[in-house]
Amino acid sequence: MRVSRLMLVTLRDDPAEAEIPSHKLLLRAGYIRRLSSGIYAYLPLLWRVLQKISTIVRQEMDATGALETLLPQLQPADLWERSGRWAGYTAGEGIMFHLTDRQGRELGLGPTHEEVITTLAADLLRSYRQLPVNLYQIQTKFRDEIRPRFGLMRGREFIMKDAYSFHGDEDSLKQTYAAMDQAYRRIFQRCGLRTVAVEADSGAIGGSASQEFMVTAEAGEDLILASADGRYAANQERAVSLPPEALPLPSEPGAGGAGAPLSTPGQTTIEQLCGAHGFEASQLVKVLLLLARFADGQVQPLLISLRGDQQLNAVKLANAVTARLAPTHGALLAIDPLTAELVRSEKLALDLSEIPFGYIGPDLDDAVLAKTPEAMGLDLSARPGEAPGGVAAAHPPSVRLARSFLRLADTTAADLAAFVCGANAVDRHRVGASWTGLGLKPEALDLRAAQSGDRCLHDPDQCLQAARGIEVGHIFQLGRKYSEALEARFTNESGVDEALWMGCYGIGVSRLAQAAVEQHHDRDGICWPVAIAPFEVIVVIANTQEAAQVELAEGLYDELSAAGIEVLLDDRSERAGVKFKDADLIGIPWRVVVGRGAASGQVELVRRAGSEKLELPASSVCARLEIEISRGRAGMPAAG
RNA sequence: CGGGAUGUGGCGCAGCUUGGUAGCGCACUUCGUUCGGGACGAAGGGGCCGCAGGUUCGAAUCCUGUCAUCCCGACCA
Repeated sequence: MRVSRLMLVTLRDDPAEAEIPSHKLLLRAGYIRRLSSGIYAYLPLLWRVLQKISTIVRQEMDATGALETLLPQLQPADLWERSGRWAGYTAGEGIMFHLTDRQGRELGLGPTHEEVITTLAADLLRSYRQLPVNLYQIQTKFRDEIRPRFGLMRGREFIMKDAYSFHGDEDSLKQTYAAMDQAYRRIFQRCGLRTVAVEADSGAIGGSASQEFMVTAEAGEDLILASADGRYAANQERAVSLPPEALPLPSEPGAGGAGAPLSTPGQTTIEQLCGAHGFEASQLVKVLLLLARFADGQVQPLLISLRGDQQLNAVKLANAVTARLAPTHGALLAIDPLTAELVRSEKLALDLSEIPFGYIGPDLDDAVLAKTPEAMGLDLSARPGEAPGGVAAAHPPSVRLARSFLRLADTTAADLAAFVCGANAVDRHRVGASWTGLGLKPEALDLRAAQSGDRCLHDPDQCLQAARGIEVGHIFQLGRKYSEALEARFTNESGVDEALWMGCYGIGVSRLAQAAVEQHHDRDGICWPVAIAPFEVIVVIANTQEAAQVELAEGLYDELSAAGIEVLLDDRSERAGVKFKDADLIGIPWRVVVGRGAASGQVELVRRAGSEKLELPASSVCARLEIEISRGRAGMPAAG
């Protein structure tokens, strides 16, 4: 391909819309254009990159015996209602674009394909003899992200490889899961990426075991916690660790353990309490009041106790709440802090004015939830779930507010023998309280956020270290959640029907391309790994007015092309400097400069990712590059 | 959705405070000189100043509304 025919438009200045290096570079180098927030055109150069990534993904998936397929993107709502995900994916902060067809039927634009594939499996898979099966596709996904960001990193339309496996038993699922783990490692290695595999939360997809593959980069949206010995790595959402030891209170719980009263005027924060009375944060129990909302309209107040020095992990909390209440109330839609503003916006019959925020203890009486705001003159006839204008939403849930707290305590708080906590009265705390003394038997579970510096569970001598990562792949063991909901069953060896075991495996193809740029760039531009570069070599004619240069370069271009090397010829009548700058910016791994030495058959070979330049006869360039590029295509670093 | 910022030729920006008929750099076109790290000179083309309404003799500039984009949180490949 000739650069003069490439529609190459490069920019000198960073576009104002881009924040992180990879986004700026993809825009500047002419790889992408934004059409709307989170919606991008993949220009010809990027399309070549995406095709190369796809090819690697296909080769590695096919090698495991997976079958490529292509599934519908328009998906009927009833499919999602059967799996129980329609409400969660469309209402509230749901991410599914949805629409109504001319018959009045609702459809969703596929954000993921569990429902479709499971329906197909239910139709096609009847016998254990057909199992296991692993189906995959590479196609555009649609997600109405709450906040699209950073170009291709979080788009509303993006390219994904998703795979779904079906099994007769859990062992078979685990085997395929392990095979996918290995395939993913090969895929990322071949793409030239440094990745780390981390334990992950399985989120809205559901299921048990799950692992994410992170491209380590400063701009990553995820926080990774890993031990130095490499034996433990997890997304912070999921990470577990040993908490720092609590400092025991000097005085053991007093009679009854209800705690001695302490006057704490205006001291509503941990810092203020510790500052005023010399406590350690680990001697305190802090209480968070939250509100969980469910698909069926249930609104459940939560009372969460944490040790004063610990932070809440919202994902762990959401999982705990889902496990307890989703079976009766459907999908958990949101958990928000219980504030007057929320009560107002949700039009809840709740009066918070009696709750002593800043002085709450774990034993806060459920009676505070009984107060209705009649005195406040609120109009309670209006219900959430109705669209503005009085038009009823498709499935208006009638809001029901639970009048007692779901009380959960993090283990670090539950383990305290004696602690300081709020006295449920303004300007009052209590010292030396105990759980039994307060008449509570809290449900203790892990709700705390692991932090950098925490000791590891597998080896207390190891500490967790933090790094940022871009999630490019995620594999899950789904179990039988979807097959049971959608009745995907098969007949086993004993002639008995049972639900299929499932796994699912995703790679963000377009995100991977940008992550590669994030990891491989310098101040002059992109430095693509050879395996996914849009072209492998660029031949630059330093001066197109010199016939000798043109002739030599054209010959080289033909020779390299004939050798199966993907080569660009910069034949533009620009000055050499412009062409060098552009070659650096677009990041072609190898550059051959045909310039002053052309008359004597000498050219210059430059590796983009390095600084070394090599003068050599044009006649030996092709052989040399064939060696280098075959290494690069395999994902190996250059020989140098 | 809440909080913050910004909308002026393709890109980056100034002009707005104190209203007076739109400007700079890059890019683009033509000519000339240059020609190995984003050249120089000359000439030229291109702008509903996001959109709508208002104030005014007069609005890019002041007021109101609205839309879009970006950043910080919930979402996730």
